[in-house]
Amino acid sequence: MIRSNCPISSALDHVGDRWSLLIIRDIALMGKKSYGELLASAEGIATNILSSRLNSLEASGVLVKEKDPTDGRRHIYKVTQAGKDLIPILVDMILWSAHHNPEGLDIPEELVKSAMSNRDGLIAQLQNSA
Amino acid sequence: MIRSNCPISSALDHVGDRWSLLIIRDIALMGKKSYGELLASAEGIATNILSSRLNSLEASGVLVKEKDPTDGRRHIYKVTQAGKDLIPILVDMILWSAHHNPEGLDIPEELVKSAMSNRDGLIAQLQNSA
DNA sequence: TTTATAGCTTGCAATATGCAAGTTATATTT
DNA sequence: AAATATAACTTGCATATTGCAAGCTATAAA
Repeated sequence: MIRSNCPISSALDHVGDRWSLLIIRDIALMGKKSYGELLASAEGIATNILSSRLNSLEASGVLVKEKDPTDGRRHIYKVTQAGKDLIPILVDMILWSAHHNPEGLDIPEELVKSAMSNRDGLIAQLQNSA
Repeated sequence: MIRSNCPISSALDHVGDRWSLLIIRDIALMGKKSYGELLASAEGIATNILSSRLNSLEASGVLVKEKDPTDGRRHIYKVTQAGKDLIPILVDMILWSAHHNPEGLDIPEELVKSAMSNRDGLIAQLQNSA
């Protein structure tokens, strides 16, 4: 599964598919916690793919799965520090889309302004609330 | 092909597969210019996938294809400004791998230091030489 | 004018994804 | 306690994407 010893290639081996970073977005930025909430994302991930990605992201160490103490059926997914450290990539993607493909997208203007004027502060804020 | 109007999802619709960002890396950071040079990357992309990705990246506006004036058989691929603006994502991936999965990877230490102490300067430098 | 090189395209097998249905464990309602 | 509902999966199968090998076309070099 490892393709080379390039750090970019390695990062892509962990999160370089069409779904992993959307799952990280939903947990780290959107505050989602459970399988059911993740399943309800606007992009419409299939159940088997969600299950498969949650397992591989856990194996990669970017998220952890815990039992929900208030409901034994439910699990709680949390990003680890490695998961929070993917947030800069997500912020860069928001900025890239805002600059180069903004048509038809929902991009909070204040988020873009904040990212451009004080990127480090925004990232720290997002990482602390994740 | 568009999955939602989230800017992160949109960016992933353009470059969120296992190969596109490696092609951008090779052109923007490694100085590769031709199909043959790209084909020779350490990750071993297949010819049909390389061809398909070059077309979709051109359609996305992150690179352009020109005829090589010195050899009529050869084409020259260049990143556009939109392509150069993906470099921050690549730098973030290098940093993420350096922090969380450095084992067995080839990561120039000075690059990591530079990215940590003066990220904006490093990115500007990489974008200017791309 | 033959041979080599660059950049593809095509065919087919292998792998990954998407959708629907089924399964298990726990919780809630009656 | 029994029946129903919910959460989180797993499985089977159809479709789509990828990987590999071979072939093709245009240009260049010998």
